[in-house]
Amino acid sequence: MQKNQLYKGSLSTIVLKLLNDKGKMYGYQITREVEKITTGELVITEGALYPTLHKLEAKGLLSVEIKKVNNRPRKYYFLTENGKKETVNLLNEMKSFIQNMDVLLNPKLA
Amino acid sequence: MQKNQLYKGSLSTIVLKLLNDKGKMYGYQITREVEKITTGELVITEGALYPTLHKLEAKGLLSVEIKKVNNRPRKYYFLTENGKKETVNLLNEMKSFIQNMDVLLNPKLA
DNA sequence: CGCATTACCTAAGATTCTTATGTATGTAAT
DNA sequence: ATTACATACATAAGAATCTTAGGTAATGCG
Repeated sequence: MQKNQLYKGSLSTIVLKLLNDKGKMYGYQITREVEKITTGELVITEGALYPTLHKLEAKGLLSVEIKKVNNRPRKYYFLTENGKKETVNLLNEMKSFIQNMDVLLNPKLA
Repeated sequence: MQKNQLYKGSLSTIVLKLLNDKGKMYGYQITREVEKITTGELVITEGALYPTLHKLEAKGLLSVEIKKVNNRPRKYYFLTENGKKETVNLLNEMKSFIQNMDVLLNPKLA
């Protein structure tokens, strides 16, 4: 989702957390929201997002609700119960990752 | 380097930053040091590390110095000038990544 | 002597992403 | 009316990074 390889692996966490907070969103809306929140620093490509949404749905973490808006279908995604649990897990893993990066990259010069 | 996909993409940054601080290290030593610093939370596999060291060397970011210790060869790696510059860049990218994760995952509920 | 540790290495496969497309509708501008 | 951009979905080939599973070889300990 950028030239930056660091974002690799973080997309599911971002999507699940957004849905956790907003209730339900559709794919295109997620890309807009992430750009807005990060002031354009993180751009999620559709080639990354849609397969991820399908994967999360296949895993039973998301459910879908199709609505027709302006004569076009929108697929609204929302968390299942398992999705809510997994969101907590992934947020904890992210916290752990950032803490480990902190001790590695900002060592207390003993 | 774990079950956790989040670490994907961070290995080069970790290696360069370690070499930046310690001056020079050899591969096996890097794996020990990272485990020690993270109290065993992050284990760098050799299948990930050695190809990364070779890649960084091929890019001109690292140089090698082979020393024989206990009748066995050790390859000590150290930063080139370009390696020092790239370390700064990668640390800045990591900082930016963590900041973006912060605004995405810990929203100030407006 | 056998087994763990040290110390290097590679290769097949998995996962996640980029890049490049494709389809289709709505809307604003020329 | 046609061009162009935004909306909204989707897939597929290839790149990048890792895991898993090996391989080689010397040292050290019980």
